[in-house]
Amino acid sequence: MARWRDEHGKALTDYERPSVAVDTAVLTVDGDRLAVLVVPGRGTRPMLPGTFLHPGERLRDAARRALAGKAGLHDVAFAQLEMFDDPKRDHRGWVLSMAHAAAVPRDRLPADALLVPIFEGSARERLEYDHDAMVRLAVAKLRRQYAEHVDPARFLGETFTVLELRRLYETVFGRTFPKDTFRRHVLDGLENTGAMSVVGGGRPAELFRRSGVPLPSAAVAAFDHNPG
Amino acid sequence: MARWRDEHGKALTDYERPSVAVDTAVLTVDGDRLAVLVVPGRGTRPMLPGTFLHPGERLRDAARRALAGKAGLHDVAFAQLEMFDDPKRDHRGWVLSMAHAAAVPRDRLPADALLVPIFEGSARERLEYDHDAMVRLAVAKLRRQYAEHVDPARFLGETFTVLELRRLYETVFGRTFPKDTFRRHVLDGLENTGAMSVVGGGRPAELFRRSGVPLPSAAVAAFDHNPG
DNA sequence: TGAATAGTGTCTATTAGACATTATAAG
DNA sequence: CTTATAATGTCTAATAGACACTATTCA
Repeated sequence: MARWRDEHGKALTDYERPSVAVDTAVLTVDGDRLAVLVVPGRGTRPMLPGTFLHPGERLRDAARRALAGKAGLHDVAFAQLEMFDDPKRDHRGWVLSMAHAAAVPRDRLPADALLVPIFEGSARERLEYDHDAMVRLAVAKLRRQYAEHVDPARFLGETFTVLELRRLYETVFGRTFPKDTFRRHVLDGLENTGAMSVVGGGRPAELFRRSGVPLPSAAVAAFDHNPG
Repeated sequence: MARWRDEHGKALTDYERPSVAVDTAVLTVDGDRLAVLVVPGRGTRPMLPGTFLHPGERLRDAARRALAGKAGLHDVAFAQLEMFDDPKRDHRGWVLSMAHAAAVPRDRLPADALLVPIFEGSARERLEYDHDAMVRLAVAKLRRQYAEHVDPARFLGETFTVLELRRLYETVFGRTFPKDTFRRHVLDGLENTGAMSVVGGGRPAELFRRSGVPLPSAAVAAFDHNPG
């Protein structure tokens, strides 16, 4: 049983340790709205899926476990957001929670998943605990990622048209983008497949795939900055 | 004594909980070099100041306590970086560590503080544990902050010339900036005091203070992007 | 043919970066 | 005067954003 003294000579006994939890804001694009996956809370407010860290487990594995159990989700990539450490944040006791972000295409979520829409960077509905703040951080992180790379969360399939990509970006950033400027901004991050989209009513659009090349810093600034 | 079950019915007993620590990368500008504050390690490698989280304590308060004790430092602002959670990262047992970043002017550090210079975003010397990675994150965070605001850590005094500010930015970013372009980039974040610097050998420079206005996104891109 | 959508060319205002010029000090 | 540094003006190439035009499909 581990027991030692820290550099001040204070004995660190086991019963003084906090519980460590993880909570995950899973963002998705539902139609033309950004939304966050929630689970029913104990009261009226929904909450983010989460769990306690098991002995020897890594945080991302705990987050993975929580999503597998509560949402039937597998192979999700996580990003750490922030450790929420208010000693009074959980009525059950001293629980630190590491907030995580993930982004998953709608069709990989269960059809009956509970989704709360995002409006102006926040969940439209009040969530349990400090989960509202977690959602805000997750949205900000998603936007930063989308400003730097083309659809890194793969909300779209392997190939897509510039129009589909622009609609996606308008959903993620909650604003519109001019079509010609947008095209020039993202073109560096795209690779033309040669194939054409089969649509009706107009000239067929070129199908692109992600090239993996980061978007130029000018594009990053244009996306991340507010409409104007 | 706290004890409850998580959502899977698994009993969470205290002895299954990790110890939680904080480590802080305190960055400073020492002459014309960026450097990180370290303390002697148990072996040959130095390490970042850190401590274990005390019961009911907040992470930033633990970080504050560690710096007050080990470096006589007070009133330091912290930013969370990342939770390091490899179960094997600490030979003493299961210790999660929340890495923090801080930036403190050299003259607020003890004269005999141990400083390891930063070179190309990393400590020039190998540090204990995973503290090298923490330093890299801290440097990246500092640069992001400096790209967005004028000297937010106040390495310079209340007033300064554009030349002093440029020298500071060259130190923080480890690259040079053209003097006229730099001036135009930062001018939005400055307020002219009307006073002049008293120097010898040339036209006196105007003294500015921070205006608090964020730098334009074009400037952010110019700073954050690599030399070119 | 017209309607609809995709892709590109052009124009203008802005601006980064390079360079030159003027301004103000000391010796 | 010369020398040194600060501040600003000018020029050029790049480009964001607006707008228009051309291209390719379907009805």
